[in-house]
This record gives sequence, C-alpha cells and structure tokens, in this order.
Amino acid sequence: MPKDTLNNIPQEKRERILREAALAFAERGYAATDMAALARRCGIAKGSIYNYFESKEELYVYVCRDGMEKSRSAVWGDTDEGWNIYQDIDHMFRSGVEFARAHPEFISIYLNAGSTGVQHLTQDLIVELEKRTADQLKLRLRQGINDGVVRKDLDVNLTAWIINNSYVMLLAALVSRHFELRMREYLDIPNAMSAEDVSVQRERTIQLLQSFLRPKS
Amino acid sequence: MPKDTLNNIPQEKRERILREAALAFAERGYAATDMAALARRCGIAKGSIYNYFESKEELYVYVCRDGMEKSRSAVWGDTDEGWNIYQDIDHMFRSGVEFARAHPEFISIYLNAGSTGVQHLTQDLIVELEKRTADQLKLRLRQGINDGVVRKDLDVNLTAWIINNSYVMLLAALVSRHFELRMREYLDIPNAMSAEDVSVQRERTIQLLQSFLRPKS
Amino acid sequence: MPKDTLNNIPQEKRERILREAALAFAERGYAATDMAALARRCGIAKGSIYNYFESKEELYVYVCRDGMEKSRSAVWGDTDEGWNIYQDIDHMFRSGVEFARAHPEFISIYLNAGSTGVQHLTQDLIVELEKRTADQLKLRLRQGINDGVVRKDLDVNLTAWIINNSYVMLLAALVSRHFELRMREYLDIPNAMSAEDVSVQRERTIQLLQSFLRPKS
Amino acid sequence: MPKDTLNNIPQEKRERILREAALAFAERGYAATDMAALARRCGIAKGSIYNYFESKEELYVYVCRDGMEKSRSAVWGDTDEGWNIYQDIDHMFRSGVEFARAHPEFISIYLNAGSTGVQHLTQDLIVELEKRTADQLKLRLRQGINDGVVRKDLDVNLTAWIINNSYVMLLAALVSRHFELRMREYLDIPNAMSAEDVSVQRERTIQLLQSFLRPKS
DNA sequence: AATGAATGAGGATTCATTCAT
DNA sequence: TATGAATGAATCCTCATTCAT
Repeated sequence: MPKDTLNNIPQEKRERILREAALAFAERGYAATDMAALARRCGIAKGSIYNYFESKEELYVYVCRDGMEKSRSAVWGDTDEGWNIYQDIDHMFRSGVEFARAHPEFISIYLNAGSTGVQHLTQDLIVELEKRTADQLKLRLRQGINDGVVRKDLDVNLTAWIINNSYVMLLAALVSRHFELRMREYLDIPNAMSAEDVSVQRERTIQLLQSFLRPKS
Repeated sequence: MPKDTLNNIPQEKRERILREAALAFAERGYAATDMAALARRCGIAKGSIYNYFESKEELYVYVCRDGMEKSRSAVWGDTDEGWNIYQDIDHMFRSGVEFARAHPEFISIYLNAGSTGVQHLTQDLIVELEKRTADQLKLRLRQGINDGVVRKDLDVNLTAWIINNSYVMLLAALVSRHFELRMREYLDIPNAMSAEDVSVQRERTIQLLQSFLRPKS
Repeated sequence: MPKDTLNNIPQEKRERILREAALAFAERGYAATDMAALARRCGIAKGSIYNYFESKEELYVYVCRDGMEKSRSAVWGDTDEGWNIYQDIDHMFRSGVEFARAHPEFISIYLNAGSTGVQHLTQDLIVELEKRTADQLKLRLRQGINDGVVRKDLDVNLTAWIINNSYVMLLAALVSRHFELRMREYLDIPNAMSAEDVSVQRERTIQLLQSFLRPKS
Repeated sequence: MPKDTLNNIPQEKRERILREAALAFAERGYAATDMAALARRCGIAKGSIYNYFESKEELYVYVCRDGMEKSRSAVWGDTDEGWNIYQDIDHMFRSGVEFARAHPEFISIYLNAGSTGVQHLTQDLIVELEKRTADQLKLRLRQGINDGVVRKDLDVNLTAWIINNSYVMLLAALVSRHFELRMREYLDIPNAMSAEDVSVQRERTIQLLQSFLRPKS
C-alpha cells in the first residue's frame, strides 16, 4: 500500500520513519498526531512523508500492520511445537512483556485500535493477530485435556479468552497510565511499577492462571 | 467544575447535553469530536456550551465524571451486604452488562480513557471507580477464604484483578467492534453477538471464574 | 446552495463578498484564486468564507449564477415586446457593452467557463443564459422574415448564432487583453481602445450585421 | 527559449513531450496542470523536464508557440495566391476545422490564452497568429471589392473581424463543451455533434457568410 | 441566558523546483 | 543526460473559542 518510493530509500531512514510514526501515534492517538510535527521528528520534510504514503491514514495502517507483524513474531516466533499449555502461557506472558518493553508503542496502538475513531482502519488487521494467539491457546488446552494435565470440565474457548484477557491487561498496564494505575490499585502496589515489580506480578499471574487449569485431584 | 449556569437551566436540557456529549465523545473520541456538531446535536447554539463549560476539556471531564457515577451506582448501587464473592461476581457481571447495554457510551469513554490522548484528563477519575470494584472483590474474596468457600491458597489481589480483567473485556466487547471481534474469535461465534449470545457467554464466564475459586475438595 | 449564514449578514457585506470574489476569479481564474487572499480582499477572516459557502467550488458556482442573473437582466431586462430584430440587435449590443463596462468580471468568468478546468461546474448555468439570447434573436428573425424586413433566404438559427458570435467577441475584447489585441489588429486600432473607440466600433458592427439581414430589395 | 538540451534528444521524444504537454495544458489549464503528472504521461522523469525547460512557464510558452506555428501552417500553409475571398473563406473554415480535429489541444490553449490567468505569457504570441489571418482576409476582401465580386459598401476590416469571429466560435465549439452546447442551442442540434453535423454546419456557415459579401445583384 | 457570526491558528495535502547520484 | 527523492512554501479547509446582539 505505501508508495514505491518507500522502498527506494535507505533502510535506516525507512525504519526511523516507521519507528517515529509508531511512537507519535502511540503518544497522541491518530487524530491528535500532527503530520508536520511527525515529519520534523523524523528529520525529514513535511512533503517527504507524502512521497512514501498517500495519506495519514495509509501511514497509520502501515504502522499498525508493521506492529502486528513485529508482535506476532516476537510473541510466537520461537515456540516449541513440543510445549504444553503451561509452557505456552509462560512463554506468552514472558515474550509479551518483553515485547511491550521493547515496543510499548505498538501496545498503545493496539489499545487505540480497540477504542474509538479509527477502528475501521485497523480492526481486521489486528483481529488477525488475535487469531494467532487464540488458536495457539485453544490447541494447547485441548491437548492438555487429552493428556490429562488440564481439567476436563474446562470450556476450552472461554478459558483461552480468560487467559488472554489478563495477558492483554498486563501489557496494557505497561504502556497506559490508566491501566497501570488500575493494576496497582488491585495489586496494592503503591509506587510506579519497577521492572522488578512487573516481573514478579507476571510470574504470579502465570502461576495463578496455571493453577486454575490443573485437575483438582 | 462546570459553570454555575449549568445549574440554572432545565434539568431535561442539562441531561440532554450530557447524554449527547457522552454519545459524541464515545462515537468519535475526544480529538475528533467537533463542538459545533455537538451543539447541533444537543439542539443548542454553539456559544451556549461555553456558557456551561469553560472548554471542551472541561465538558469531557464532566461527562466522564458523570459516567463514572452512573456506572458505580448501576453496578454496585444495590448490593446486599450479606452476599458472598460468588453472588458479587454474579451481580457485577449482570449489572455491568446491563449498564453497558443501557449506556454503551460510557464504556467507550472508559476504553478511550485507557488509550492515548486524553488519559491525563480523566485517569484519576476513572481509577477511583476501579477502586470501588477492587475493594469490593478483594473484601469478598477474603471473607470467602475465611468462610472456607474460597481456595485458601489464592492471592486475593491478583484473583480480583483477573476476575475484573474478564469483566472489562466483556463490557469492551459490547461496545467496541474490535473487542467484539476478538471475543467472537476466541469463542467461535461466527455472527454478530445477539443479546442472547451475550447472556450465555456472560453466564459461562461467571461460572468458569467461580469454578476457579472453589476449594479443590 | 450557499449556507444559511450568507443570508444572515448585512447586505452590504454579502454584496462586497460576491463582488470581490467575482473580481478575483475574473482576474486570476478559478485555480489560481487564493481563498486566503480573497478573504483578505473582502476584509473578512479566512474562516468566515466557509461560514457562507461549503467550498471554493460552491462559491465559484454561486458567483457564476449571480453573474448570469445580473447579465440576463441587464441585457434583456427592459426590452420592448414591440421591437423588431434591428432594434433588438441594437439593444443587445448597447446593453451588452454597458454591462461589460459595469461588470467586466462576469464577462471574464463567462470566457473562463468556456475554457478549460471548471467547465463542468458552470456550463449548464451559462448555457441557460445563452438560451435566453438565442431564443430572442431567433424569434425576432422569424418575425422579421414574416414581416418582410429580413431576407427570406436566411437560415434563422445560423444567423442568430453568427450575430451573437460577434457580440461575444466584442464583449470579450472589452475584458480580455488577448481579444482586445485581436480586435485592434483586425480593425487597425493602434492604441488601447477608448470608450469612444468601443462605441464607434459597436455602432459599426451593429450596422454591418443589420445590413446583412436586409432584403436585397 | 528552451534549453539547448532539448535539441540533443531524439526527435520522437521531443515531439512526445510537446504533444503530451499540449494535451495536458489543454485538458486542465495552466494552473491545474501538474508537472509531475505531466512528466509521467510523457514517460520521462520529473527532473528531465527541467533539463529541457527552465520552468513550467517556459514550457507553456513553448507549447503555445509550437501550436501557433502548427496552426498557421495548417490553415494557411497551402493557399493559392490566385484565390479570391470566397475561396479563402472556404479554405479557412475547412482547414481550420480539420486542424481542430487533429489538434484540439491547441484550440483549447488558444481559448485559455484569451481567458484569464496566463494571458500575459502568450498573448503577443497568439496575436501574431491572428495577424496572419486578419491580413489575409482583409487583402482578399479588398481585392474582391476591386474585382467587383464583393459589396463595395462593406467595411473591410470589420467584415474580416466578423467572419473570423464565427470561425473562432466554430472551432471553439469543437473543443469546448461550453461552446459546443452554445452552438447546439443556437442551431437546434439536440445531441452531441457528429463529424457529419460539424461538416454540415461549417458548410452552411461558409455559405451564409459568403452570401453577406455578395453585391446585392 | 441564548445565539450564531467572526476569528485565525493549525492541520492535511500539493506541487514546482532542486540536486545528488 | 536522466533520474526521482527531497524540499517547504503555498493552499484549502477545520474548529475551538469569542463576543456583539
């Protein structure tokens, strides 16, 4: 969708533009992002952005697509086919948090995509990303039930959704002041969460969710 | 915070303004909401809004505060002190879904508040609302443990957060196309969710979450 | 087509805006006319124009319609039903030249409408104006033939067209440097045409055209 | 006026550039013609145009000059010194229509040149072309009078101008929707004019104009 | 208190022209 | 010589806010 010109410029520049655009959209949202300011921030002329993209919308969609791909490969890029649901949950939360630390902007954009205004531009794109995770979790839960390591009475779909809900809210807490405050409120964390805090809570969340899955016996 | 003038107009008018403003902000987001269009849809003159509110920001904050209050009283207004955590979860999900159906605009605004752009204006306001729910859930969980109806090994705070995560995502699915698509993806619901679908999934979610709490016995 | 606001402002202002807009479009053409400069020239703020008109196009169309109406009433407003073709030609050329002197901008806009670029916006509008003149001339020619004061072998339609061709080119010469130079070239007028020159040539043209119509006797 | 470079490129390319530039200016007018789009349609790089011409203006002037030369040679290139005014009128209308069919773009440019915006760039150029026709018609009219085949009382200059007025308007009708509609309105032609229609009207026009010249017998 | 015309800073986009390769 | 990426002034239009009535 971007213009050919985008492929004819140095990779470093292309990446810088995408990075700064993602950061800008994440910081201020689509509507409040100013193309002139964005260009300045990228170190290029206002008109140059329009050599690469038809419009602000196209740039936004491209940034989202890029983030989605980066996210997918960061979270699920190196899973082991042999893992079970417990290992997958563990991996998902760890790699997810890692990705959110490296690229908080994409998590913000993900949250924006769920909010109002530009949903229509990106929802399909992002739902595609959800599908990857949904399929993975559902598959592993089914295997776990078959293997007798997961409670037989669990509704696989619903359980996958519930697990992912907390995953999403954890990542949200890493990039959104509101969701961070909410999480600290629930978890009685008085001060801004340190990386250490996050790791601890991530581990506890993993363990608690895992404990929900285990057969009662 | 609004001007005194707001109290000198007919209640019907005041409510209409708040309702339409909430709808407008919910539909398009803060930045993309046009004060002129908003005035038109309220049936009042552009200038009149500025007789009641200092600025667009103040109006937005007031709408949020209003939504927060409506939400709190809708969800927790008529709880019974004698209920246990199972009854509270049941009540929260039921009244929450009911509220989201009656006032989807406030859920949208809540989600926006968690996204970028205008976080700073409303986060404290909305976190206050979270606190009410957090305290309630944590209290009941503690009581449940004491009463022997909840697993003793549960981390009360984390459990409350996890429960509420799914609550938030369920309500989000009712007002955001993106989160609806996500939920349908997880739950294998091929078509737009009917009220019936929502009720069914709400019940299943309640039961699954409740099952996580029960002692293994 | 303009917004209601246009009718809610003082007549003097409304007329000033229309006048200046017509002058601006006439001077520079549609594409080269700058809305900001136009506003300045009208003594109003840039945004104000957009309180009256949806867009530059709408303003342009409105100016054209206005010019067309002014032109029609100026040229054919006070004809006498009893006149014959000779009197009508005389009247048309006289009132046409008078109108072109009072409102050269509308003649320029007429010529632009025949040129490239914005034809589609105004052609129907302006052809409507032509129709008035065409019908008038054709009617009178037919009457003249019936009354025996016009050559019987004349093709009425074609004759009307030929008469009007020179009418158009005469008015064009009054507002367009190019068509003035062309006319002076043909008529051996070395210097810029004075009002006197124009009157003389108008009279000669009238007489020559009239002489073409007379029966050979 | 163009740079020397223009002469160092293959003739085919040079002609293609001129042709496409003429078409582009004719289609959209000077101001609305986009140099980037023009380069694309010429099949050359944007920068290359500036290797041949200093600026858009210079290119435009060059295109006009080229059109003027083509027009002159097309219309008057192969006249016979022995022809009289009747033959010249006949020839002028025939070759003019033929030229307008082959190169409508130059007629459009001619009309634009008479309108606003870029008059100053080309008027002298184009008036030069008019002079050729004016001189020819006036000469032949004078000869006609001397030879007794033209009414002695005619004002030679004015007659030449009147003849040419209809010539201009006929060609205009071939390239401008507005002037075509106007002509159809006058001549009661309900549908778009076919080549056949045009030929018929051209013949009638020639004959009618010629009839105006003939001595009363 | 209500109105809506007026304002002008700001924002997305265009485009003639330049210049490094 | 040819190319096309880069530039930034220019342009259309928006919109929160003001203020005279």
